[in-house]
Amino acid sequence: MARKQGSHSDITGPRVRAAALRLIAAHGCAAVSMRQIAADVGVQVGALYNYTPDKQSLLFDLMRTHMDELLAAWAAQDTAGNAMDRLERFTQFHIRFHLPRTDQVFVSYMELRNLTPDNFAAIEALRHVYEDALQDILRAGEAEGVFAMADTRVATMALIALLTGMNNWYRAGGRLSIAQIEAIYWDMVRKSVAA
Amino acid sequence: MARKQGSHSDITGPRVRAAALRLIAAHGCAAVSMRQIAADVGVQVGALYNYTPDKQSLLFDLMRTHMDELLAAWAAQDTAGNAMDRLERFTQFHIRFHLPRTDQVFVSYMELRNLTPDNFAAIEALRHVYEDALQDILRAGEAEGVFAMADTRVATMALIALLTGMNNWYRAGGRLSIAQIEAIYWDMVRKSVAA
DNA sequence: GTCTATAGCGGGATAGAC
DNA sequence: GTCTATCCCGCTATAGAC
Repeated sequence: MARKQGSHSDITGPRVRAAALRLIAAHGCAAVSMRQIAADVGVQVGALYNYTPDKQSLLFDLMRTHMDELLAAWAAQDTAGNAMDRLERFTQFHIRFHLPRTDQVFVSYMELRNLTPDNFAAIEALRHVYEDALQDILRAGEAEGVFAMADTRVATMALIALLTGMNNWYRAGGRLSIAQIEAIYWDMVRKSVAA
Repeated sequence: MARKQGSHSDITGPRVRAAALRLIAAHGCAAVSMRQIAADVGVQVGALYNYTPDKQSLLFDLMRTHMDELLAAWAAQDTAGNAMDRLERFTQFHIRFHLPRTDQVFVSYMELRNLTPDNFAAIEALRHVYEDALQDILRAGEAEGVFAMADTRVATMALIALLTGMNNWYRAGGRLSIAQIEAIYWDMVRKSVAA
């Protein structure tokens, strides 16, 4: 795969990000060298710097892209309706979006510590937008009288943790289909906030 | 705090582990140098190697100690009884044990990637013992007819993720007391697996 | 048990040729 | 756009003095 010379800018950029994502998810940002990323792509280390000014920017780019895609996908999915239906849609959306993105989820959570303060604040702001989307649904359900929680904010965090936890055990090709996983989690989510 | 000479072995050992735990939780194992740990303790880097053969062993020691303490504490807490009572005790225990150990929880989860294969297997085995303790309670509740889950194994993982998620937002001195947090989570746990 | 000093290595990032 | 070569730095771990 290694090339000696030549220009391949249109494909190298995405390959750099893909390699960085996979390696950082596997070993952690601080444990992965730019040389390793370059070797995985099949270029020399100097070539990476055509695509990122430094390692920090590369990490931040991966995390911001993930959050942007998450929020855009949810914005396209959320619609009006009663709170129960919206919560079911959120549950299904969260599972379908995150299940095929184990590396992105892992990196976006585990590497927050390695962001500069400014970059950290930017990612946290995007994360809060997503949390607020769920919290709005829960509050609407309380108003409708279909949900009852001892604390809505804690319930929001708890549900996201519950759902995202599936990335700890899910492996593609396992005994459960995506539809089964959705059904299992929806049963728990629905009951946990039931009035 | 820095000392020039002298012997302080009885207190330096715990201080090394405490500094390593705090710094690794804050920045990640790969991002923390032995020099930083030594500086935090107030010794020179060479002195650390009186307490650990290498960095990997230091990390493993932190994680194994945490898991050993967790399993010992739960073994002392679990008693016979009906499944509902046992689940409530588990929920309360999990919260009370983990809330004051944010660094340990963080490290034990985030640094699994940085363990050697043998060390990883050892920690995973201990983690499975804890998961199985909860799963036993859920199965007992199914047999009693008080719990109903679409999938008991997934429910086990989901409940642990739900509960452990509190470490993502809890800060000492916040608006909620430990008793309130226990009540909030117990309400969700109880309902989520209710028959 | 701790110190100082250092070996040996690998890291991020850059310069200039092609 | 990529390569090769390199600068400069910090890392883990060890050796030997006190």
